[in-house]
Amino acid sequence: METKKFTRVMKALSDPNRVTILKILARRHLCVCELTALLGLAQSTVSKHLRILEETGLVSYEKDGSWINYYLADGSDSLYAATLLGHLKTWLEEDPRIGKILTGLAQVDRRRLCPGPPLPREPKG
Amino acid sequence: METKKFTRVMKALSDPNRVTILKILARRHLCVCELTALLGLAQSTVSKHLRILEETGLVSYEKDGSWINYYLADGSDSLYAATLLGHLKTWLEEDPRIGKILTGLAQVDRRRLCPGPPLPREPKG
DNA sequence: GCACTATATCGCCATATGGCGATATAGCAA
DNA sequence: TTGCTATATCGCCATATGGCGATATAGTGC
Repeated sequence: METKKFTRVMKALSDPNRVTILKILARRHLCVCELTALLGLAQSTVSKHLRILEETGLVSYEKDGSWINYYLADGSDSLYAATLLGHLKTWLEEDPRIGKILTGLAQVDRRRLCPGPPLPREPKG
Repeated sequence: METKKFTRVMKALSDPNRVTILKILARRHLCVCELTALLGLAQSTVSKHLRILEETGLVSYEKDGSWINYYLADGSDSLYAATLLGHLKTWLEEDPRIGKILTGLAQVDRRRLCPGPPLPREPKG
């Protein structure tokens, strides 16, 4: 049923936080903890959103050690996802809420937020 | 907030029955009772869907006596609505469920379904 | 006015959704 | 293995959504 695929993409795009995630990922690839910090949501909530975006072909991910980097999908999975991702390149560029979050993007650093597996500890002292 | 406008359009498009209504109205303008018959839903349900589509700039309506004809909006209210309506001209043309409903479109006749205000009664006999 | 019809709105119910904290899973380092 | 961290999943709750029947509203014709 084609309609099902279409409506699922639309539903994925009907939540402001999920749209915000897409606008963030358009700037750069981020791990979950970075997205969590930027959005101010619980980690479990962000994870749930990412799963929905991934299932609808809007984002993909790549494991990098114990991090998982998310990024915008190339659209090969879904014409609908690809088309809307294309529009989102220009849409919502002026939205104040998203703009404010994107401002924080430069300062977000996973090594500070979630330094990964036990850091090679600074030699003590 | 731009995002709100965008997500509302997406949400409006995230229900299969609403999408079906748009695909029907792309073929011709219909009154509520015709849509109700085609969709097999309660009249109150169809009315609710139409309100959502209208509020998001996807459809417009025009009173015609006691009927209300609905049709696809021209898109001047919303870039998002206009763009998606454009895509829907070609998307979902192959969907079997919608196709089946569109088949019934030729037979739908408001004079049979909802003949309007008391018909100028056939001269009895 | 009255009778009738088309549509909109209201009240309710079952289910879906988005949020959270708690817990399970997976990966890295030692 | 053990210990720590990043992410995913689970269970729960409050709210939103889509469905319906009942009722209110608006329009026509007499």
